[in-house]
Amino acid sequence: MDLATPRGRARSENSRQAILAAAVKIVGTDGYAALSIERIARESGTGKQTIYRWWPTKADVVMEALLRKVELNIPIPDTGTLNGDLTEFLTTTMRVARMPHVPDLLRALAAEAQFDAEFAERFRATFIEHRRTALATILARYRSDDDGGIRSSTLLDVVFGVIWYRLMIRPSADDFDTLVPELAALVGSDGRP
Amino acid sequence: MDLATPRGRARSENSRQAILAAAVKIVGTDGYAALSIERIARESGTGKQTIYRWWPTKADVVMEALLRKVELNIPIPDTGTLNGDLTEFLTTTMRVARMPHVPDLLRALAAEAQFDAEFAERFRATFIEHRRTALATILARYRSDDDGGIRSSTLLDVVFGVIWYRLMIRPSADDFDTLVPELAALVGSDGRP
Amino acid sequence: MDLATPRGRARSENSRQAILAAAVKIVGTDGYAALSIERIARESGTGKQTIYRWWPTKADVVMEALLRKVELNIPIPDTGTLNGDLTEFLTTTMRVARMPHVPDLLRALAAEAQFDAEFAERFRATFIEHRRTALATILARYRSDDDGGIRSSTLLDVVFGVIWYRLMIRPSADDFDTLVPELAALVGSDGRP
Amino acid sequence: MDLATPRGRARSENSRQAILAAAVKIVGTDGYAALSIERIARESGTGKQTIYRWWPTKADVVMEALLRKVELNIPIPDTGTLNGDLTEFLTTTMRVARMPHVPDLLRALAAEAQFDAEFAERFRATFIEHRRTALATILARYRSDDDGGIRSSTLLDVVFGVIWYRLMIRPSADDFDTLVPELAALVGSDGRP
DNA sequence: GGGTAAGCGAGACGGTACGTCCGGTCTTACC
DNA sequence: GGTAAGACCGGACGTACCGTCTCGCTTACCC
Repeated sequence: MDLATPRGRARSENSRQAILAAAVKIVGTDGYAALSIERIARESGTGKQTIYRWWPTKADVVMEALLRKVELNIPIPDTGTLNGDLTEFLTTTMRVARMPHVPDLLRALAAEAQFDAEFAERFRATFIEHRRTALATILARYRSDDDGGIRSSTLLDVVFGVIWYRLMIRPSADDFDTLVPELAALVGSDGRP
Repeated sequence: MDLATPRGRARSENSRQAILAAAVKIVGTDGYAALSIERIARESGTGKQTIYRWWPTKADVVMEALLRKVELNIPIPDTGTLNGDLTEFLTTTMRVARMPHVPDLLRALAAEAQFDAEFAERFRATFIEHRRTALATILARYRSDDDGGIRSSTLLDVVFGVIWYRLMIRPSADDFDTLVPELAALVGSDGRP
Repeated sequence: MDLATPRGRARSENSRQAILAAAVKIVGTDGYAALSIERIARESGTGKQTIYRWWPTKADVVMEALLRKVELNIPIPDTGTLNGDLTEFLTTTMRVARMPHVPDLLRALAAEAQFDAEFAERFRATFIEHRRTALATILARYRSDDDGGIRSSTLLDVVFGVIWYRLMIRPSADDFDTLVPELAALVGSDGRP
Repeated sequence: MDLATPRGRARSENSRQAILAAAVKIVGTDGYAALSIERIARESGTGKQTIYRWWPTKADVVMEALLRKVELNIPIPDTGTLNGDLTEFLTTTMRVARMPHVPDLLRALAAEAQFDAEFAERFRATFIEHRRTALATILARYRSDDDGGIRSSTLLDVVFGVIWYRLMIRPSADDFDTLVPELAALVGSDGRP
């Protein structure tokens, strides 16, 4: 079964790139608050309509730009121990989350999601659930769902909660790296003897 | 020692109330995204200048409105056990955080803080550090700073991280209440036998 | 030789007409002092930006509206005598200047020109010099430049001065029509035997 | 019969002077368009209410300031000839009208009068009719009311019309001084042999 | 290779909100 | 009761963007 062949002029890959590049540049230079569709069009040399044709909101433009920078299909580690898997998972996560521009883009997208429920859904489906599922898989290998009275889903919230908290609520001087063994210890030995 | 006598007409308490009420009403009805200084002025029957005179941004208006609803000066519990103190602290926190409108207002303020660094500072100083200090006081009673390899500051981030995560990133069907004993267990017995 | 092809959506003739009509209506109803760009936009059903895009000030809107009412390209009379030409010129001038709304619009524009030097220049170039040149042409046919010690340019100032004076400074009960033979006599026989 | 002694604090002559001085300074520096009651109050160190208490509009403030500069009670010349009287009257008029700041203030007041009918009445009564009556007195000595088919009132309009025209409509490079003999000739020998 | 359908840059459109200025009024404490 | 100070409601300013629309052009597939 083949889909209908598209008719008319094909989408311009040039414009797509230019739009994503302009969005990243604007956010990097002046911050997400300075981002507007109008300015993306201006600085990318495209028309506003072209942007509206392919992305519903400026946040979606930024999200696509971010997706080009980070690779979501990270293999799930399997070292044989919970602590080992956790450490590897968290190390990888931290490395990605601290790439240039990435923390700012993540913060902006999460903030935008507070104002736009439809974007929030796309944001969650694209970013949040993906990594969450990976960590859930790891946990399921070593613990039952409410080992020690703590559900695995709560542990997932703990892990990602700390990370997002330090991104959005309380940018901390504390080194992100020391967080890895701490979280591994906390989650890897949750109140058990 | 006397302060300078105020000169000119006094600030109108009527207008203040009307502005805060209108802001809450708009956010409650149409969401924070629909909030604008212009609309607050229109619906409160005041002039824009009156708003700008007393609040630097619309987020500050909302923050003051929120402060009227929630009482930040909650006494720090002292039950004699870490688990008891934690349970009481968390129960109180959850109760406040789940009052009508409060979660939405908190989400909006935290989001706005991502776009406006100066507001972020005020938001943190007013909301975040206050409760954080209370919980830090509790923890300091029962544990040294890096008991079991986990710093107290990390535990604080864990506790508040989970809460903010469930507010902003992944509004969860999971009952907030079951979270209290889980967090108490996790933090109250951090990897110790 | 071809001019640059216009790009983008064409200017809306509908909006243009609506804006000019609204401006005339507001001035006619409530006077020029009640005119604002905001109100023109409101009453014409257009956006403010559309007005600002095409006219630098509200006075320019009014001037264009006035230009639609009055025809500036009036043929210069040539009856064979100075007195005849003057009479015809003045009669035509008076007729135009006394059309409905026209005196009020002229007064407002001349007043605005006192506050805005750039508009003053446009106003002069559009309205003042045009008729002045016509009358200068007539005078040049019959008199040398300082016949009887009075320069032609002074005579021009006399003729238009009286008219503007009666419009702006001293709205007079005196009939404008009796002014025509008087000015014709005064200018047509300036101190000569 | 005696008027009631005023009760309470007397009007502050200090404030009056400061207000008039500030108004002149603002108009002189930034032009009449930059004048506002608010700014007069600010720069004169007075309260807005004090200004509103004593002057109905900012134009009236300016008019009072102007009256302090120019002396309206100029004696009517009487040289024995029409031409002599005219020459002296016009010379005096021109001298006053060309004092520093005076032309600008006159233009601004005449312009404001176009927008505010009540001020227009005060402006006319104060400035216009005074000098006009003086010139009318002179003319009445030497000519009947419609000598040569030209009414004296028209001649008055001619004289003042030229002056205002050169002030407001067509600021002319032509020297004002050469205007005096020209007007004297024109008016002093109106079409008579 | 001509017809047709979409995408494209450009830019005008009706709107909404911004943050500021000023108008004219009211209120306060002082003199 | 006048005065300086200054807050109040209202309304306009000129600008920036929103999301839509309309141009004339380009590009690509189709017959």
